Amino acid sequence: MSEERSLNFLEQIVEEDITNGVNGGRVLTRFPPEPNGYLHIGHAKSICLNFGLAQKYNGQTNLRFDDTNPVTEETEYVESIKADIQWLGFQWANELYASDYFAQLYEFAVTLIKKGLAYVDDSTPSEIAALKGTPTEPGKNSPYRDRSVEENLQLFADMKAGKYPDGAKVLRAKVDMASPNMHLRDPLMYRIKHAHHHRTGDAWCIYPMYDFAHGQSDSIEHITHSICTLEFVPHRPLYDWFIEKLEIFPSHQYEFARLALNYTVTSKRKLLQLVNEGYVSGWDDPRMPTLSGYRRRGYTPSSIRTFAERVGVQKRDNLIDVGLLEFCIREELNKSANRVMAVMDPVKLVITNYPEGQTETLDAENNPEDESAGHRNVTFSNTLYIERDDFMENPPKKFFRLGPGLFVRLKYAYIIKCESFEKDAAGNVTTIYCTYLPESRSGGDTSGINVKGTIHWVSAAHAAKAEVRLYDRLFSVENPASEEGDFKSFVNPNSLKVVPEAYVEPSLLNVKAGDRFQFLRLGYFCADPDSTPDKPVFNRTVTLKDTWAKEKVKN
RNA sequence: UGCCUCAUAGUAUAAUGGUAGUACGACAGAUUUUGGUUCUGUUUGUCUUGGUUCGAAUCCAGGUGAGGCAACCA
Repeated sequence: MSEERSLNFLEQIVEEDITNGVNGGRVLTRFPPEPNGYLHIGHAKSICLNFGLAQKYNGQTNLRFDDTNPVTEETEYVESIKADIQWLGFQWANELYASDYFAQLYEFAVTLIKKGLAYVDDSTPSEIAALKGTPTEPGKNSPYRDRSVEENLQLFADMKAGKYPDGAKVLRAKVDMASPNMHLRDPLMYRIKHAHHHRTGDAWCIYPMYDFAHGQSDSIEHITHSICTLEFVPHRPLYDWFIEKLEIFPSHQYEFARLALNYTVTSKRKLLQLVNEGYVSGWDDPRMPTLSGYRRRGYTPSSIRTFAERVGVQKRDNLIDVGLLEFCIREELNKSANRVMAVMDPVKLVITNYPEGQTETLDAENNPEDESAGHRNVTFSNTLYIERDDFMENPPKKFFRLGPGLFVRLKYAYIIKCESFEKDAAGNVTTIYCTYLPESRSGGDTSGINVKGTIHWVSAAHAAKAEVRLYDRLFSVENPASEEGDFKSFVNPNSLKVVPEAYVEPSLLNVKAGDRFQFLRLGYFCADPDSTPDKPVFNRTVTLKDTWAKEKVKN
């Protein structure tokens, strides 16, 4: 008995279409990125939607690059986009390019000219803008609007043949300059750009605009449900107009609200600025909301898919709490990530009644949530490193860690009692002296003592060194895009803290990039490609939930 | 002072004329050799004013608020 999950509005539309036999029940969607940047979390929602919808209704999804503007598009982006989609877990039915259709689109344009529905306009950009009117005032017809079909045909052919410089002429649809919808005021279909295209090279010097490429490409591919974001709602009448006048396959456009995440920007233009101006190390900087950034940060594809599922689909603008994304990755990694011990900010701890030079091997479970993850050995000795935060000279009431006279358990090992400590001239604690209870060993504790706290540790003589990169949100304000002023002035100066020499269990010397762990009590970490055999590098994916940190803030 | 969207707890998202529910968050407690996990409980909501109806979050009308639209970008 599976519980009935309610359908989102797009699923309802698709189910209705299937019920009504529209397109014979066939479902074909498409994901149409422009190859001018890397995919980000907002695209992930769109990908999950388009591919997910098709999967659910036995359909397919095309990957189609919307590459109609040669000056911003590059093959590097094509490759990264393909890699990211596959990493997310989806496979397209066909890899296609709007540029594959340039010849066909040209013919479509000729058809419209012949029908008297398109004309070549010699006006300058500012003249066109001036005649366009405003949202509250109708536009005026261009003086070139009534050229003959023959003249338009010749001029358009000459445009294609390269007889004119960039910007000298455009091809426009003849719709209605007085339309209340600005997009219907004789929209541009083609412009002249003597630019090298990443796929067609120099074959073309005229390129179709989005409005005359996207819908026609959908139609050529017989896309049944063309799903895009809300800003294209006013384009839909034009989308339908072209299809109607061209009498081609009637694809239909549906719009949903794009994903917005707080403390994040999701705009390719803004992300490009962060990259180009050095605010981050690249598109895959683990602080970036790009899929390549999340991947390097340690996010799993399934956690992002789960997130996309949970944020839902609607037509109202939204600002999702980035905490939900963090919940999704914690939820998954809690079940799958092996636990290890690592100390970020070490302070030395000496156990005075444990023989100097003696070691013992302790049994440690790899994952309390997964018995099949097995056990490992950790080496114990009289000199350890513990986390500086786990000791306080004058601890408050509910501090369940180490302080003068306090007991605490060393994870997988013994209960210890703090006997004394030393400080340097600057007042920093340098060494903590403890005694241990031999009968309190984990698994065979007969001491009868109950301690409230358990802390992690590494043996000083056995620990390996690792670099650890601690990330925080990239922006210090909830909605950087809506703030006054340059969004980059809200970049969080503490978004990256590097710990050059953390101490970790020696088993971590053998990690491969992408390996994920829970550093006990600290968070989830992922090995970075910068790792070397003698010095692993870890990125903090996300912290563990920390109720003690919250408690501290309250006091 | 045009056109188009949209409006349900703090944030998202259901309820499709018939008990306003779920997730995340927050708060409280239990469990715990991770202040993690898990479990239990609590809290908070239909923008507004009318109308239709036995009954309205849902349908209708007016208002208010938010977002989008005037790139040779997509």
